Amino acid sequence: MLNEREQSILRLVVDDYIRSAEPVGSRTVSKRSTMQVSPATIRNVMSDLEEMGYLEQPHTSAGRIPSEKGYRFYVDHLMMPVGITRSDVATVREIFLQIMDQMEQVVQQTAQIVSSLTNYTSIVLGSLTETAKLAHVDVIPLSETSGVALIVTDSGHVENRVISIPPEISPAEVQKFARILSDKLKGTDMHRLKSELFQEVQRELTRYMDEFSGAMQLLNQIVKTDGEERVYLGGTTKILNQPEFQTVEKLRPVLDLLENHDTLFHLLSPPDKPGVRVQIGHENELVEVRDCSLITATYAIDGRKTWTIGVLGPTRMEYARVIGILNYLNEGFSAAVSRVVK
Amino acid sequence: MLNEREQSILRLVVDDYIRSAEPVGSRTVSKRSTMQVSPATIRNVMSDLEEMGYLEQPHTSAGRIPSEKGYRFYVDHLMMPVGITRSDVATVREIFLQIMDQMEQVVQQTAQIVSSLTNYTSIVLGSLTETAKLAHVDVIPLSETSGVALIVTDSGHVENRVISIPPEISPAEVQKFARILSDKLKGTDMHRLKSELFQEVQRELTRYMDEFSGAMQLLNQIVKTDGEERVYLGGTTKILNQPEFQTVEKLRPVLDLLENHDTLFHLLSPPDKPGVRVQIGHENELVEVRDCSLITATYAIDGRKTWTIGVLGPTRMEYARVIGILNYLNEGFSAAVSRVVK
DNA sequence: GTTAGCACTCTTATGCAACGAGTGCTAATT
DNA sequence: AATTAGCACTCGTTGCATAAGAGTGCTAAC
Repeated sequence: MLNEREQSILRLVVDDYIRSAEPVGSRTVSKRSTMQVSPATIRNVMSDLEEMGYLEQPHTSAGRIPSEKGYRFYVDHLMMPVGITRSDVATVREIFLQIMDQMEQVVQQTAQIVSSLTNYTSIVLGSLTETAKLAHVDVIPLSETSGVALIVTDSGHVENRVISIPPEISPAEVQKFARILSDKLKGTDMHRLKSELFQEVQRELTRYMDEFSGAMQLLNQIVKTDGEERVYLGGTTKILNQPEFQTVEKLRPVLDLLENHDTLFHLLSPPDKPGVRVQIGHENELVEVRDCSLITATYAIDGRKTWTIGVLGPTRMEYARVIGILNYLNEGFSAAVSRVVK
Repeated sequence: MLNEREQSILRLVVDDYIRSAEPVGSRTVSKRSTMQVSPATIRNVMSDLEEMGYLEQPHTSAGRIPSEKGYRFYVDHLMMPVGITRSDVATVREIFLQIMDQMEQVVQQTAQIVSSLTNYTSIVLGSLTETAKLAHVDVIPLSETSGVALIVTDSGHVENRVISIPPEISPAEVQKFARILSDKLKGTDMHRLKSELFQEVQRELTRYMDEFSGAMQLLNQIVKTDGEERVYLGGTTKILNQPEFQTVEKLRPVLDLLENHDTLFHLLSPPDKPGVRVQIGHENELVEVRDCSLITATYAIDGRKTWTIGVLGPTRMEYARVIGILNYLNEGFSAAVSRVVK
């Protein structure tokens, strides 16, 4: 374990490097430190810290930079989540106070807010139908052979898709079918719906309308509406501000990743328990983000839905500040979401 | 006007520069040309072309590169839209042949296809409700004070939003109200709906249910669902492959632009008449894309909806190839869309 | 245990020369 | 009159050596 002075110096190095993105030398630390110690002493300590793996040297005569282990120690023991500033509060208030009358808008807006507060790229993932219940099923006929199938959940989420109607079924019958389905299934958990729907509904189906051979196919189409989870991005180009991403080779993997929503989804999804999680460099399995750190906060709202907000930046990231913001945001976010949901 | 040889040489320069991204020298042109002329002759002609503004010199002793005027002449007179290859056709077929059962998927997929065929960033804009007609209005109650308002157009597009229901109105009454609205307004043009709805519906409203003071407010909320136009992107990171965008300063304006969907929408929207339009460098008013060219193709489908596909690349763009692809795509795209709509 | 001093290392910046690609001009050729 | 060969000239690029600067590691002194 690190002693007092070692911790203090490690903290100074990490802070300074986060600010400047330049290797930190012993003289700088000596000047910044409140303890009155000479650069030479600092050098000895820094040498120890390097030996223990908390610091690294880009080359023999440069200053030190934090290793991933160093960042990890900093995040776990040294930093204090920074409270957000008065103006940050104002920004959040302002945006959340607008009536956001649609779930999607809340999520999208949140991505923007987080990105503009942190100056990093943000990724917001809403598990839209995780534990939502079915509220309504309907089919709106458009022509003799097509219609729009609608599934509304009790959280206000709507899924729709154009379906083709088998020629042996009339649009009116389809609507009747939808109505029965709606009454029967109202209140069912969405994920239960997906898993158990087939046996159950098939039985009902044959009871009410055994003449519809093509109906199962239709039903199948409706349920394929699988409450896809969506990923929202904010501030994609913030990464361009970071000195470590000034070359295209560094940039490409990150930008490619941001374009691939499936991978992003996978990246953000795991955490079961709510709270803030910090992944530094290689702690994340994705090679694309080996030079990045990812801070994710997962919020449970109403104890039912979970939301995950991710902030992606260089390993040299303002951990304290970002975590402070994510902590604060929890409140405003929950309020906005439950206002919409309720 | 340029004579035969000048045109031929201009074409060679543009072709070669598009391929190599390097200034083209007289010797190169001489070798590539079918005419048997010496580099010196070529130099004279290139010098003339430069004087006329079709070519430029980055510095005194480099080869020539096309000016925007040069690209313009090339696009207007010299190039032949390149037919797409057998494998391109296969790609398009394969993707369009999958059942794309939702409008949005068609558009999104198209963006991907265009980008992967052209190797440039693509922007697809669907004027979703341009001339669509209202097919159905509904309100699904979620609780005593909230519900989901749905508007379905005859093209199968669905708009939804969570609305709050005034306390003096019961959910059942809201549904009744929605049903009346739906019957009354079915078949109305969406844009007419927006502009004329208020006078007309207000009259109906008071006739059927003058007790609802808060109903207008509700209606207002529903109609605010304004069939927003969406922009879809494909291959955002393709721009990273271009040698002229290897520095962050060059990259930033373009990536920023791609993130700003409103501006993108504005960028693509103008053309009234269908067909392919080429904007080279400063021909576009947006400073962000002063180093880019934009090729847009606008398709009218069923004579009702219009779609715009844009391809964004460096001014040194494979105009002939991209235009060829966009021409071909028109067919597959129209077919896929009308299959969904019908 | 701490500090001062100094040699050493490594990176970055700078200047300079050599090189090469390509032009422009002139004179010769067709 | 148009074309071409030849040649001097320009300008950017590359390679290399040198200088400067930042920072370390080590030793000896405090």
